[in-house]
Amino acid sequence: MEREENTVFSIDYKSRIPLYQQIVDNVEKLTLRGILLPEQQLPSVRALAMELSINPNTIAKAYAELEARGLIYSLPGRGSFVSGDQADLRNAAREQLREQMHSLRKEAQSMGFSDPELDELWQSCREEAKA
Amino acid sequence: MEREENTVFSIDYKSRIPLYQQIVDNVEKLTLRGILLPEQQLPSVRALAMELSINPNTIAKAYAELEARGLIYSLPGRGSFVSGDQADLRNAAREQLREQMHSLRKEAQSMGFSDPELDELWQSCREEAKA
DNA sequence: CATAGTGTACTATGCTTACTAATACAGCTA
DNA sequence: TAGCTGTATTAGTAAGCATAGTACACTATG
Repeated sequence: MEREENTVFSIDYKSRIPLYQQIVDNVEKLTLRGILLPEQQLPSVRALAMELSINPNTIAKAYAELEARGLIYSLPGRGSFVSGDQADLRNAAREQLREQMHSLRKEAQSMGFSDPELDELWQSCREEAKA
Repeated sequence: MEREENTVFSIDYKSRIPLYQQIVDNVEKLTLRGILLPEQQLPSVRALAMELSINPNTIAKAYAELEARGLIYSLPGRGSFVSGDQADLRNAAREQLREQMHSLRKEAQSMGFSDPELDELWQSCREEAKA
């Protein structure tokens, strides 16, 4: 009489965000926050599919993207596991954030906003984002 | 022998960005930078469609979105014109930027990044975005 | 009044892409 | 052998984009 409550994953079936993307985001955040530890085995494609009541292919697609990003690695016949170096994962995420900030700045500049103006906006978001 | 070079618009037909979206972006930047002035008349739906060799419906869709955002207003039988208050347009753009910054911060926080860490990243983008 | 130009609305079609599903295949391990 | 893994292939569904054609109502011009 086991209760498999592996549900650390929060999925919104009514969201416009694709299911596989939500899986990816979940795993990414869980690894970066240290909830999922290096070398830890992830739920199998079929098991997680059953648990979340979605198609195994959707999980497989999510795992494939996670593997492409280097966050996990998969061994056919064995399973899928969190990648080893947590510091590397964090650095990769940092670079990704930098890219997004860079794009935002560049677009803002093309609209004629100055650097000090943007910095002020950035700071004004600081307290607001606590919620 | 007139040469109608109204082409302040830069359109990339091979881009994945929808044509109508490129029109919107063009008008937005041109108004915010003061190239297009308040009350100035925009090229007609059909004229711009001819000039850019795209369908009039695509231009109409772009103008409709621009009107919904309040950047322009259209008078059936007259034409389409840049909205009056440039300061308002700029403030609207500012708020939109704030929204994007807010989202970025919130997502970064959910990945376990601290405020000082994010500020440092933000500053590091400052010189990089000059190009 | 007639004409031409304006924005707008509507339907239909082709095309591409993204997402999800169904099925089958191949490897590992007890 | 049996049952679990990940993976590959194919197909169906939906949505977005652009085009085309047609029609309507309004406005300015002559």
